[in-house]
Amino acid sequence: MSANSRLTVAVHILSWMTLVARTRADPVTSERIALSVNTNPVVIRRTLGLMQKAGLVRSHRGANAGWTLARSAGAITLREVFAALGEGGPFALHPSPPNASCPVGRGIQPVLGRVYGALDDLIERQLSQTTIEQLLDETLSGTSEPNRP
Amino acid sequence: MSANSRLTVAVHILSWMTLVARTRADPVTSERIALSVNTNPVVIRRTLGLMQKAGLVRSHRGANAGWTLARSAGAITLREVFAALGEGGPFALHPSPPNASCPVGRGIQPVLGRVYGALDDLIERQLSQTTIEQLLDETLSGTSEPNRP
DNA sequence: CTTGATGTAACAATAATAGTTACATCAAGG
DNA sequence: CCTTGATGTAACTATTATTGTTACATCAAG
Repeated sequence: MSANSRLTVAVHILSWMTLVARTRADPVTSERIALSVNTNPVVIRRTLGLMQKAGLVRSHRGANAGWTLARSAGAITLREVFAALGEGGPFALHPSPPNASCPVGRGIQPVLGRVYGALDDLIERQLSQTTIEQLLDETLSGTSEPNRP
Repeated sequence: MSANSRLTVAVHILSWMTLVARTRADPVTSERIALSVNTNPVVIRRTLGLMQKAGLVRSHRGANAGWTLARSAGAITLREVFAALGEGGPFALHPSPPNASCPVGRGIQPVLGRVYGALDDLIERQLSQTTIEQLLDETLSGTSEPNRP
């Protein structure tokens, strides 16, 4: 599909910040995060900027600058992370509008729009089942256990 | 997201073929389908080729050539159409592998893989709820005037 | 005032998407 | 057997999305 890796990167960022925050409360820099994610710090800052607008993280400037979580990791669901990125759903309608003088071309878009909307709802509902904290704990345990108590 | 329109085009193709088949059993050409979808016939043939491999449609060559449904539209779900296109899920893992010397970088991919896998299952389950026939009937009920297909 | 990091803009490289041209291939029907 | 019209694909283009990169103004603590 058209899959991009932005949710992956965003979740990785928050998970790493959570892990670090368990031993130190200091802000972490985009450069250090980038070392774990293995990408450029600007990519990290772009994503952090979106998550800051969504109220998930805070930036700090001046000396000892960097980023901190705005909430506990147990209170951040993947749904909120996904929403912070401002992405649309996985399916698009026609690249150029279909033929309006055909009953199918005229009527199919609203119908497909509803189908795709239901899918988006479903995706959001599923993403809301997992928090960053759960995901980090699973990551650290290295086991294959399913999530959710 | 990088949403593409292939499922939309595929569903449009099958819906249009179903509508036409209600009055004539003859094969329809990619060129005629392209007029309704408003794109190039080759785009239509590419998608039809994938759906033929999946057993959803049949191609006919020689004189009076074209395409026909391989099954009744009530027996084709959106899930099968989607599967025929051979697309992956909406979310990708890291573009370049994360830092393996970090606990998060080392462990997050399998965990995210399971999260994304659960989403793919959910999407498939939802798509399996709708048939081409249902979708066409909804499409036609939304349009008022009958017109040439 | 120095310092180190944020916040953005601008650009580059790569890949995906959709559209297009061209043509060999096929099979029905004259 | 030859004409015909459409399939089936390869190859190419144009456009856009994605990711990565460079550069630099801005900020606030010390």
